[in-house]
Amino acid sequence: MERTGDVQSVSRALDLLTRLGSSEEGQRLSELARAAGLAVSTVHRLLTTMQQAGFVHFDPARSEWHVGREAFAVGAAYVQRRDFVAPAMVFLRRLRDESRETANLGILEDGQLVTLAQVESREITRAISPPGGRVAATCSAMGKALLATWTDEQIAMFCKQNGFRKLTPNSHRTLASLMADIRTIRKRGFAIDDEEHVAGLRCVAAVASSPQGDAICALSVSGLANRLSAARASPVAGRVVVAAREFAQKIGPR
Amino acid sequence: MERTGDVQSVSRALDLLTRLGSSEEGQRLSELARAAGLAVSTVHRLLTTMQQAGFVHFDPARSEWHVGREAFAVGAAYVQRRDFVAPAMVFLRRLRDESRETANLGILEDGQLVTLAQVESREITRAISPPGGRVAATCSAMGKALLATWTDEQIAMFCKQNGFRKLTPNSHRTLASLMADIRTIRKRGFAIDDEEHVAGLRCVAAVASSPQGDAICALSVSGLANRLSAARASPVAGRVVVAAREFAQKIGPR
DNA sequence: TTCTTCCTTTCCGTATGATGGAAAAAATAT
DNA sequence: ATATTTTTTCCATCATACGGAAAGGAAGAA
Repeated sequence: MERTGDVQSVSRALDLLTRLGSSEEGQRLSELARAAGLAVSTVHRLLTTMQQAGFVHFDPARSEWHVGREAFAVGAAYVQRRDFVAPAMVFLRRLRDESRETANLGILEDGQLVTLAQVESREITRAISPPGGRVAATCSAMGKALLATWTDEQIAMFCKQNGFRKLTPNSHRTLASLMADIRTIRKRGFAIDDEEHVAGLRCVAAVASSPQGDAICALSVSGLANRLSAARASPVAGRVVVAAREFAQKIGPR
Repeated sequence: MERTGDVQSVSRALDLLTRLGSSEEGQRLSELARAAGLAVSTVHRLLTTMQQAGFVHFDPARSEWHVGREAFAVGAAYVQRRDFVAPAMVFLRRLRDESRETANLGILEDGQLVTLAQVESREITRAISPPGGRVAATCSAMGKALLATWTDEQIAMFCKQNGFRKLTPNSHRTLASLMADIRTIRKRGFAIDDEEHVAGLRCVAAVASSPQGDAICALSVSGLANRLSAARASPVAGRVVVAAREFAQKIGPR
């Protein structure tokens, strides 16, 4: 534990919640305690407290703990606040059907790209960045597309503060290389993540802007690089650009 | 505070999270403290702790606190665990379009009906029971439809334990009246909530069952009673029954 | 400007309440 | 039936969460 002004029990409880949320299966008490490095009695007390509040749920039959109803209800508020998510779904679905790949919607929050919604490919794939997931903006097609709407000074400032995450050999690692990419993005109207986030994964993205010109969010299509080849990327990008423009028109005049 | 074995700070933190989740707007620190009945310094410490974990987010420009990204990510896990939610959406949408009313999907959890997904009517209406919301099973069409798949003994036991919530004058208040309703539901294959949950609201529901015959979830259509009249309820119910059956077939053979 | 007022953030001494070990109870395996 | 593992309860200790108070900011009025 660091010497922060944090409330220990709350940090621990949220850590448990996150662990429950990131594993598909339910978790047993003792596993959880071992994984979190806490005493079983402590974990038990924290879990039952969260159970009272409905944030976790205990399945007595299997004696497993799950994420609870209230966590879902609270989390839903995060998306409901962004009233563009619901109307975007139809465009994401169309992109998925046109490309047979996974379609995503994301925004920048605190310099990271957060995936807000996703319509998964029907082919076999696990979601790399599930809803709620986040990535360094410079390693993401949606992130770069949104950054490209900023001024050069803002981008430079941002990079100075956040640096560059080198998630793969292809990730940008200098401001110069990023800015060259940004200029291309501005010129052609869409961004490409060419295995810059995860090796083997390619992604094309375009932003949807309000009539006033403010970027609202980004739409993207992502897929395995050998399926979403460099050759296929361009036509798919065209689809993404069109979808983003139509979506922007739909939500523009409200 | 009661004399439970609860962890005070965690209960308080989750209470704050819930408050943030249930108000559309962001909340200021001092409002939150006043509403929760806690000292500002305490609330501030709890919020910054949750901020570290990404569960709440602070907007410095407006100095307002919001539900954070991680809460969304964890909540999403709740739905992802129920892998029938995504494939149900297309059926909910169809029901909405056929009926021009709101379509819902729900399950029973701990004896309460939890709404997991919803496709809202395009007419002006606010959702009475939003996703994540819960209702006493005996006051809900989906709840009664799911209860009807239980044995009479199980239902009697359930009612003995949970009693009857009398939310409106029409709510069931005796086992006899509920069981009469249950028998009708089993016979005709769908349930009706005739202003038993909220006055002025009618709802028709049917269950979707696995090939093994286990009830998985319920689908429903809900609307204002004067629009979803008694006369209209029957044909709409037919649609719901068909949608539930087709949905069950779709998810059955995986 | 300078003086309000209101709100946020930090600090600190106190005693509350969270902690983990251990024992009891329950479930599961042998 | 016995052994083993896991869950739940209890309790004495002291770490830590608490709230009052003061400092630090922001926004407006005079």
